[in-house]
Amino acid sequence: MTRASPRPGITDVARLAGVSLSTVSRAMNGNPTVDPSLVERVRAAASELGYTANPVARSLVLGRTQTVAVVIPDLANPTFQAILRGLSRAAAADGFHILVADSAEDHAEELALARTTRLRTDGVILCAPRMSEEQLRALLPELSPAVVINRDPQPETPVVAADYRAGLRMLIDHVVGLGHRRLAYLAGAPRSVSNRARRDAIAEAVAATDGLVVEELAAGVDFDSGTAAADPVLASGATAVLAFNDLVAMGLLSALTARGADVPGRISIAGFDDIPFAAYTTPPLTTAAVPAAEIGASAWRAMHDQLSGEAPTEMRTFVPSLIARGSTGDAPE
Amino acid sequence: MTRASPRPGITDVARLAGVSLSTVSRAMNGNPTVDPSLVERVRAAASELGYTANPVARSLVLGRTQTVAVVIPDLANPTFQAILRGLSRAAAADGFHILVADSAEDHAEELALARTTRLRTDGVILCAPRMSEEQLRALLPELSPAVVINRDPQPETPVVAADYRAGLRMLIDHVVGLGHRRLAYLAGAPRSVSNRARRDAIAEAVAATDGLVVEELAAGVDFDSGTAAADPVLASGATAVLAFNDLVAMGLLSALTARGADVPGRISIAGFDDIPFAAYTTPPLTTAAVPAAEIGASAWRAMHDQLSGEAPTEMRTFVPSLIARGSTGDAPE
DNA sequence: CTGTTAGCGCCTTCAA
DNA sequence: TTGAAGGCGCTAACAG
Repeated sequence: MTRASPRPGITDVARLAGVSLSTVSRAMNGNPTVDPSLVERVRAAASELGYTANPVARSLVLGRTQTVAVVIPDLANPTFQAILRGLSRAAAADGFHILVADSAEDHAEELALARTTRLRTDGVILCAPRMSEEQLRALLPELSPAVVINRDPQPETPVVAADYRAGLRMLIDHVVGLGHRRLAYLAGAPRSVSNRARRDAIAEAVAATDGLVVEELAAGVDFDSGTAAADPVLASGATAVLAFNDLVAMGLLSALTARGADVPGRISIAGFDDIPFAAYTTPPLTTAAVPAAEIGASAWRAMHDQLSGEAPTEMRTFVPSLIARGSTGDAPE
Repeated sequence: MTRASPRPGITDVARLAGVSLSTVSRAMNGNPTVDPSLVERVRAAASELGYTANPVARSLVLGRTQTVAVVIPDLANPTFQAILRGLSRAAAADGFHILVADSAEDHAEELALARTTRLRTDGVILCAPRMSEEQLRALLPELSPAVVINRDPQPETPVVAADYRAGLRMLIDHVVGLGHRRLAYLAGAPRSVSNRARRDAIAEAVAATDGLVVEELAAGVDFDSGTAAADPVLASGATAVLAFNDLVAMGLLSALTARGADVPGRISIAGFDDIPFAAYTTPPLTTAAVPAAEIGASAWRAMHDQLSGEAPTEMRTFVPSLIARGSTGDAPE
């Protein structure tokens, strides 16, 4: 062994098997028009040399990479992590690879990453894209095939989403059923689709419920936004709070507890998503469970359908389920 | 527009700019040996056509993909998520892409994934590989360049790891300082390196501390393993428990609380890792903080060094820091 | 400084 | 059924 051996190529196998390289190619790809005895010889030669076709070369000639890109706003967000996990496992089961790109909540990066990663993959899945509707609409055709998670329906592009409107409505009905009439809603990204869906749910509920008042307070999407909202919440006089998501709810819960406010005695708190630790706060968090891993798997299916030339489903919606736990209770009289 | 326009190629740009394709290639790659005026013309033509070099073709000819693979045992594990995040951001900053592969704790899959993904990337980073030391040793040369996270030092391959021995030692000293002498250790994967490191710490502490007794109880690595350990822990008579990690600690805490056992009044609990929610359990969890995102970033650096032909650091160790919170308290007399 | 000519490793018509 | 030849889109000698 004087020289490092460069990985064996199809030519090496052909020589060893005593056939042409086209035969090797055909044999390795299971092309039925090859004499079984030759297939055998080729396989033997290939395994003797430890030959595996170079995927990059195949990608170039075949025009597909067996890889799809997933662009995520924040890898630290438990919900996105779960989506990625569901997605990645489903894709792996179909023999595909996943290129992850974390845009770190940067709109411009998000757009750039979608474009860049598309060049080395067969399609891109945009997870809860933060970009504007116009940008998204303009981008999607150039990305095709694409799948979008958690946005409004798009022309020509499958969208997989949780029904935030329905979920929040369940939560509202839940606290209303407990006697609450003065609620506070801790809003996330104001322009986001899911924020709008939540507002719709609120408007709907207010219209349907006598005496129901919901005050909207600006907050954010993470734990710290929740802690920062503690004082405004206390000042609002609300007896129940609908947080944008579990992270915000947990932050609020933590800050409220630190201030000695009784939850749910004095004030009830509801989150959204049902992230892994929502069940273990004190008290455990009432929330609307979003099946994040399933959404990821479903997004993969929508992508796979497109890659297979099948008609993709236009829109797949997941209705969250109400998880009533200890952080919500009867309204104080 | 009668036909879909296939992405413009380097030839199209060459024609439009009125130069040869090698000039386009050179101009686009910033090769200084090109007349500035031509560079200008090429750039103009390229942007007019919306030309971007096909990365797959470049990969084939250059022999590099600007992508590295990261193989992870479980995408649902908060620590691995944090490592991935740190890694991904650091790699992105250097213009590299990340291929993620979740082995779902399957040893065989892990090995296969490492090999497979290596073919389409420039190197692979093995995160806390579950495979045996022999398998790992045999695999690494074939993966080169590779980086390993959380394993013993390897020949020729950089390893980035948290110092579990030191971390657990701090935790033990902490509870010993609180007066505890009868401890229980909830072990994770028995053969794992980090489990062995923890045992070393225990042996060390026992040798150094009069009257210290540590009983090892088999548990696991997730939340449920913790809840399942509640009865054995109670039966052991230990006054303080060292859980394999925060997940296990939280499961135990949850189960103990459900049984009405006072924590830390009757029994103290310490976790390991300091995952995002460790601070928000009731009581908040005492733990050893592992800088997971930094470990990820450091692993990227080790990979990048190898890809740049620089001498890689053989081993980088991160010492966890003790985070004393409410789940540990004075030993009952 | 620029153009021409070979490939990178593989798949796939096209003939035989 | 098999082999020969021509690309996939780009880069890198090698001349001019």
